[in-house]
Parts: sequence; structure tokens; C-alpha cells
Amino acid sequence: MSLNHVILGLLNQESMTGYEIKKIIQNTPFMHWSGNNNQIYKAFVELLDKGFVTKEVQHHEGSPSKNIYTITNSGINELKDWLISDTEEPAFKKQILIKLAFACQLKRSALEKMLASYLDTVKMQAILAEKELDKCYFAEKEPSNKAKFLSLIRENILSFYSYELEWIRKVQDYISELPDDESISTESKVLKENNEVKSDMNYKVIENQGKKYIHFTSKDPLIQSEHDAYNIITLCFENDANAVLLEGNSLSDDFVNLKTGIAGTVLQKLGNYNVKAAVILKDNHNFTPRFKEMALEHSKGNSFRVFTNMNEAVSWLLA
Amino acid sequence: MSLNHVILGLLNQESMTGYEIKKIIQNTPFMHWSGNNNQIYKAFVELLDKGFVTKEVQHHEGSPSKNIYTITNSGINELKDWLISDTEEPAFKKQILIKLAFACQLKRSALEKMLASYLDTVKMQAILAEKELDKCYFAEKEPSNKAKFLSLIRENILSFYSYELEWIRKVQDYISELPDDESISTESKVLKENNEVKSDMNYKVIENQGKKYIHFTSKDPLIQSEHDAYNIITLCFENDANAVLLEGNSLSDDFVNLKTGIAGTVLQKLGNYNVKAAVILKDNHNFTPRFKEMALEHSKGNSFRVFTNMNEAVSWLLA
DNA sequence: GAACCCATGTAACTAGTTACATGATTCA
DNA sequence: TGAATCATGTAACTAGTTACATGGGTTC
Repeated sequence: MSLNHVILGLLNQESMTGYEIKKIIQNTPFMHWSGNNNQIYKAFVELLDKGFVTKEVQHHEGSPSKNIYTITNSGINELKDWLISDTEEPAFKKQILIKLAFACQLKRSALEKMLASYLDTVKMQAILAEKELDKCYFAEKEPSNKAKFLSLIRENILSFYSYELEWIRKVQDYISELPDDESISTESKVLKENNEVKSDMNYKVIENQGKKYIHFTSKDPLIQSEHDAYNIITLCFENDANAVLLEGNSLSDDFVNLKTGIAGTVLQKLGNYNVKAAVILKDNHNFTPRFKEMALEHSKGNSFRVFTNMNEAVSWLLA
Repeated sequence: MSLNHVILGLLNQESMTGYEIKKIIQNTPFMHWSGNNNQIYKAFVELLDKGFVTKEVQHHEGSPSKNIYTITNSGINELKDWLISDTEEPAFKKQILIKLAFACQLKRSALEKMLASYLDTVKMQAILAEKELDKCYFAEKEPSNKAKFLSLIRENILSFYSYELEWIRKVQDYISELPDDESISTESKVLKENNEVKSDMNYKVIENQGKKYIHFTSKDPLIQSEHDAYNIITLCFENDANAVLLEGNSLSDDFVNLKTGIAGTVLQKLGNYNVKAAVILKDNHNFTPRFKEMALEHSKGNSFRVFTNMNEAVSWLLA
């Protein structure tokens, strides 16, 4: 487990608390640990035990005393030994490849759905990774050796995703040439259209009190499928916003109809990516009681809420 | 954990024993499990419990009764549900990126060594993956949908490695332009030369009784560094051989001198990649007693042995 | 007062690995 | 005789995750 050495590497740059280390690991996309407490605090026990770090307890008048860890000379040696030791082989985990190996079982339409949704996920992952890299601990403003190394790392990671995207499109091309299965052939065409970035998504990016939100003004039904959730999230990421304002009539009938399950999935996706959504309901709108129930249910959380008043909605979004 | 679903996927193609499943998982490079018994036999307990598979015990007169597992209808449904469910995001683990982030700590020569050895490892991994893909369970001879899917999978995997190799060379180029550190500047030049494929490695591929071995005939000292081990292993892979015959004078002084540690590392590398090595010692050769001791030590294993007689060496290699 | 960040820590769990035990068969 | 492959299984372990507990400070 190289986590211990990563901690030494970070401490070698400056002394830190466990919490800071944890945050760095969580926000660095090439460190493949979740950065959970258990592992990190356990690691410190071991590092102290072996004499690679020392701990200085800083009591504050309040009370949550900080433990500031500092690397020792023997820790620095250990770090250097690790750095020059054999490097682990690169490895990947791609469930999609396993699924594809079994994919002859599936109908063409199912395959198309699978690929389309995978494409969405990877796109978003790529955007997220890029953002994280830009603001991660190792990012440097001024050009230097360190900055150059980070840019090499960045190139490696972004290529991983961009190759995956390219490959997905290749697979999609192949699948689209397969003979139709028994399902209605138009279904797949709809999917293909959906797959293109919606150019008719009317929206405005609004900045208010230093915070941004995206106001969707389209008169056409906006959220028709899971894919639209990805479109919205991607737009948010691209515009550095994490909140959206939807008008009641933007929601498609399928969305409002709970049986399709779209509402649930979409709200979950938005929540996953930490995007707040406010819906403005004009009084004349009458949704089904079950939808209203669900809206109320979600209102308990902090990521989706229904409003009748625009100002309320905006101030909640910016909160 | 999708291992259970992978097992269902395999059983959906044909009924099998646990051992067969295990072998398939171990030999399929895009299945990222080690394929250890514990996990697989535990998985069957769960699959039986949930009614996704049935077990037929085949008693043989001898005794090691086989358990042949067959997928049930409910298992097929479970498999299909999994196939159309959201696909996990692709993920990678690259220790090299973490090390590089801390790399400003290192001297240029150390960085060069690190990259050169990583390049070797990845090269070999790529060759191995390609071989495994060719002979894996999913490989089909005749063109078909299944074959096309496998070729898409293959493309994805091989690109992963070939991009990594390309990237390593880019990093090496950058590092080579860094100012020299205090270490002797010629050292790095030696490394660069080593890095090129040795064109003066004289060898013959000899096939005997359907088995192949590679006979190194070079009069120049052959094994000077760890890197040469990789060269030898790569040659073996490329020629589908897993045994090499070395002449005593092929071994460099550094190799024979145990203090450098090269002999140990090289023999370990050869063993790791399952390459048998026989050394022919002419009587007039006098190695240090310590080398002879180590040779004897290794002779207990089945991957390295010293001979004085050519015929003995060859018959051991082919055994 | 609710929710969220800082900061430390633990308990319980899942996933995955190595190594061992057994026994028969086959091949040199 | 010894080693390799087939075949099943278990024990002990490492790595890593989620979820919880505590408690202060800040912000709406």
C-alpha cells in the first residue's frame, strides 16, 4: 500500500494535519483512494510507530486540538527509497469491457442505451478530472519543474478519458450498423438524436452575489430522459455553476409522470454531481398528486425544491 | 461486486466447473480479479443461495468429483438486468503519476532510472496482454459479432498500453533536457543507450521437440543491468519461447560480482515472467565462490540452473 | 435552529489476496 | 520420485469503504 508513502511525500513538502492530507487525497484525481478517515488516521499510527513522522498537538482555546505531523529524516529516507523502487504497473478497471464481452446477449437497442449512458458518464468524469487537476494541491501558477510535471500528469489523465470517449464513439458506429432487432426501429433513432448536444436548450447563465446559476428558458419540454440530466450537469460544469432554475413547463410529460422513473433518476443524478435544482411552478400548472408528493419528499433534502415565487427560488439557489 | 455477474455471464455461454471459471478469469486481461479460489467458491455459495445457478455433482470413479454449475432462468434475468444497468466509470491506478508528482525531490539520474524501468515494465505488460487476448476464452477464429466485439475490446486495452508508452517517452524527453545534477553526467548517457533495443544481442531461436528456447551466442558481456533481463524476456515473448540458454562468458563482470545485486534482480525478473534460464560454464571459467553458492541456491528452484554440459542444459530447458 | 465546514477518531463491513490442505492424474 | 495440472475448498490476512460519534465554529 503506497498510501503511507503518499502521506510522507505530502509531509515532505510541508507539515500538515491529518485533515489536510485527507482533503488533498480526496481532491487529487490520480490518487485512487477515497481518502477516508479510517485509512488515514491508521496510517499515522503506523508512521509514528516507525518513526517516520512526529506529531505536534496544537491546543486551541476552543477545543478541537489539531495534530500537526512533520516528517523526520528517517521518513525522508523512506520516501526516497520508495520513489526509486520499482514502480507498480499501470492498471485499469473497465466494467464496460466485461459487459461488451457478454453483449451478444443484448438487443441492439439495449446496447445503444448502454453505450450512450456510458458516454455521458465518461464525458462528465473527464470534465470533473480536469477541474480537479486545475485546483489540486499540486497545481502551480508559475512555470517551473513542478508545474511541468503536473502538466505531464494532466496530459496522461486527460488522454485516458479522451481515448475512452473516442473508443465509445467507434463502438457506437459499429453497433449502429448491426441489423435491427425486433424492437421498433425508430427507438434507436431517437437515442441517436438525443446523443447529440442539444442545441435548442435555451439557457442563461446568471451571476448573482458571486454565485452562478443557469436559468433554462426553453418553452419545449426540456427533460425527457436521463441523458438530459447529463446535459444539464455538463452545462453547469462548463459554466462553473452548481445550480439550475427550471420552469414548470420545461418538464416533459414523461418526467412528470412518475411511472417512467425519469424524475427520480434525474434528480438522483443532479444530486450525485452536487447540482441544486429549483423548479418554478406557475399556479395554473397542475401536476399529479404523486408528483407533488415526491417534490415534497425531495424538499427535505437540499438539492431539489419546488417554488411558486421566482425570488424565493433564486435566493434558495444562491444560499 | 460484479464478479458474480461475470460468473453468470460465463455460465450463460455454457455450463462449467468453478475451476474452469477461475482459469478464464485469470487469463482474461480485462477481468481485473486475480481469480483466487476463495472469491470464486464463495460466489457460488451466494449464487446457489439466490437460485441463479444450479449445481450438478459429477462423481468420477477416482474421486475429485466435479461440480458443474448451470445458470437458471432467474440467473439469466439477473444477468440481463446487470448488463442494462448503469456501467461503472472507467478507472485507472498509476503509481507512476503519484511518484512523478513528488519527483522534484529526485536527482535527474534517479528520474531517468525510474522512467526507464517503468518503460520496460509497461512494454512487457503490453506484450503479455496481447498474448492473453489472443488465446483468451472470448477469442473467436471466425469473423462474427462476438469476434468484432472482442476486437473492439482488444483495441481499447492495447491503446491503454501504447498510449502509456508514448507518454513515458515524452516524459523521458522532458527529463533529458533538465539540467544535470551533481552525479556524473555520463551515467545518464549509458542509460539512454541501454534503453534502445540491443541490436548486437546475438541469439538463435531453437525449436526442439515442439518446444523453443533461445540460445544467446554473443561474445560480449550480455547481462549488464536489470534492463537486459527485460530485453531477454521480451525476446522470449516475441518468439513464444520460455527458456534461454546463456554461455558463461555472456555474463558481465557486474553480473558475476554479487555486490552489485544485478544477478539476484535479473534472476528474479526472469522467474517472475516464467522464463527458465540455463547457464553453461566452461571448465576454465572461475566464478567467485559466492556466485557459485548463489547458483547452487537457485538450482533448488526450477527456473535457473548452471551446467557444464550443453546436452544436459538443453534437456533440462525442454523438460 | 439547521446545515455545513473543520478536525479527530472508531466500528462494522466489503472486497480481494496469499497461502495452505487435500487428493487424483499425468508426464518425465 | 517429483513436479505440474485438475479440482475443491478453508484460514488468515490486507486494503479499502461506509457510516457513525463527537464537538467546536460559521453562516443563513
